[in-house]
Order: sequence, then structure tokens, then C-alpha cells
Amino acid sequence: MDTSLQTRPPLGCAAVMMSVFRASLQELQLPVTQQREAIAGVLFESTGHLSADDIALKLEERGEHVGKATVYRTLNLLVDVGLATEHDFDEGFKRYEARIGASEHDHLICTSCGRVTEFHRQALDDLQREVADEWGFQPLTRQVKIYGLCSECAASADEEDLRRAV
Amino acid sequence: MDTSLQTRPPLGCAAVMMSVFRASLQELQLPVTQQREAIAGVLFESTGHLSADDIALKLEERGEHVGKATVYRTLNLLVDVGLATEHDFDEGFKRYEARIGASEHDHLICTSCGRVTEFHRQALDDLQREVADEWGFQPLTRQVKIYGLCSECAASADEEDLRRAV
DNA sequence: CTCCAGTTGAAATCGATAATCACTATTGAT
DNA sequence: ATCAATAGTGATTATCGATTTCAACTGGAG
Repeated sequence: MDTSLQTRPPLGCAAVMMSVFRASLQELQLPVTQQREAIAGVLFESTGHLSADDIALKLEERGEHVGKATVYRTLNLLVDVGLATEHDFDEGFKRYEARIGASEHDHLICTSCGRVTEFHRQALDDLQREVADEWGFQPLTRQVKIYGLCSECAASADEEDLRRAV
Repeated sequence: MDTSLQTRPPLGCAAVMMSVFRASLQELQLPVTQQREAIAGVLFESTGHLSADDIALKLEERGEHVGKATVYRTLNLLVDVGLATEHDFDEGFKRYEARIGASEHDHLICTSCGRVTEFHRQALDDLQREVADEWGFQPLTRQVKIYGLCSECAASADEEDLRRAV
């Protein structure tokens, strides 16, 4: 029997979020179905930015088939209850990410290779607050995306310039 | 004859942008077609955020029919040469806006009524520079969107809360 | 256990945007 | 001004992510 309560975190983050999700559903008087749990599970156990397809695929891999429509419906639900964040990195489809607490982070997006880098700046949070106050605006979420060339792509672009300039 | 060069700006902003557009096309060895001029004209003479449909409609209104495909193609072209900015306010379609110089501005988006308010903060420009430098990232554009309730919608939401709390 | 409101999923649909392709317009040279 | 080469145009079709439909199914309260 494992009694090492000290050395192991009491509950995985995913498990905590899952119970919050179940509570949210109950509060809204919505059934806790196995599909909803499966989809939320995949999202909560992943760290990256997943598309609806990614999630459907991961479910398929672990042998739990869930219809696309349900994936989309549940993702919208998760966003609505505040447990997931929706991202649009200009790929033509949305990506989703578990939203842990209120920790907002923002993104650098490489327009050449598509790489997405996350960053966080307290100053941005403060600025958001400041701007919102000025307009009497009540902020819920934000999306800060800086498009450009990542260090690698910028480097190879420079190389090409050199080659061209010969 | 109008010789009041002092009291009237020499060229409207739209006209200036149009000549820049023509120059850009020539530089790229692309024909300056009347459709491209018409589309750019509509965009440059408008202040708001226009969808492809808005533009097609405005062209229709002024009697110049242009095919949808051409509208989309030309908008992409305008974005590519840096004379237009693309926006996605989560409506399921893109909006476009003339890009005057390098003046970036950002947006507050009401999730209730959809109203879009523009704002500008020097501090944001500085922050962008700072974050980009830290990651060796070469920024091209950015999009800062703060979602929430505008003052009006926040007010009516408060009212409802009051009514409910009776 | 039973019922029923709410959910599910396959398929149909939708809506924005991109690709096709026959025809037309622009451009630079003559 | 005319011409050929080149690229653009637009009606239509295709694409693709996302939503809706609807008959069958299921969670959970009683």
C-alpha cells in the first residue's frame, strides 16, 4: 500500500482539473458522460496546444472512439466553463489548451516554421488591467500574439541574404 | 481654380496609399488592374474593419462588380505588401484594415455585443521589443486582443444580477 | 428499475476561403 | 497604336473546419 503522502503530490493536476470539470457539469445540471470525461482527460493530461483532430486521434489511439461533433461540443463546453483556452495560430483551425488557474501566457509565433513559443510578463497583466480600467472594460481573457521569425528562421534568412548578396 | 495649397492637404491619405500600392505592384512586376485599384480604394477610404463581403458589397454599391475570388486574392496581396492588416475577432471570418505607416493599435473586444474598441499603448510596443529580444525573435506584427464586457454590457449584466438577487 | 431530458454520432450542411480554367486585360516592345 | 506574352479575372467547383440534424442512446433522479 502506498502511504507516501509526503513524497508524491496528492493528486495529479489533471485529476484536480477533472474533478473541477465534473463539479462544473453538476452545477450546470449537465450529465457527466464518459465522452466528456475522455475528452477532458486528454486535454488535461497534455501540455501542448491540441486541435480537435489531435484530440480525436489521441482518443482513437487509446481505444476510445468519440465522434468529431462531440469533440467540438465538449471543447466549446470546456472553454465556456473556463477550463480550456482557445487559440488561433492562423492555421485555419483552432487549438485548445488546459487552463490551469488564471495563469495567462502569451505567444510568439514564427510565420516561417510555425513554431509557437510561450512567454509570460507580469507587465502585460498590469497593462491589461490599466487599459481595461481606462475604458470601463471588464476583461475576461486576452490573446497576445507576436508574429515574426524565430531565432532559427531569422538566422537562415540572414544566410540566404548573404548568399544572394555575393 | 483652387490654389489653396495651404488650407487643404495636398493628397488624401487614401490617395497616398493608393500610389504606394501601385508602386508596390510595379516593383513586383504585377499588373495594376482596375479591380485591384477598386478593392484597395474601398479599403483605403474606409476607417473600420471590413470583411471580404463588406468590400464586395461596397463595390457593388458603387457599381463596380468584382468577383469574390479577386477580392480575397487582392486582400491577401495587400497584406503581403504591408498595406493592410488582417484581423480575426472570432466571428468565423477575417476583417481587414488599411495599415497606415507602422502605427499598430490593439483591440478590446466585447464578447457580449461584439463591439471592438481600439487602443494604443507605447508600453506595449516596448514590451514587444523586450520579449522578442529575449528570445532572439524578429517581430513583424502583433495582435493584442482583450476579450471581456464593454462598459455598457457590464452595466446591463450588473443590473440583471441585481434583479436576480431580489 | 424506469423514465426522460440531455447527449451522442454519422451524415448532411454551412460558410469562408482557395483552386480551376476558359476568357480577358495589362504591359512593354515594336 | 498594335501585338504578343504574361498575368489576372470570375463563375464555378472544391476544400475543410465547424456546426446542425435527428434517431438512437444514456446518465441520474425518483
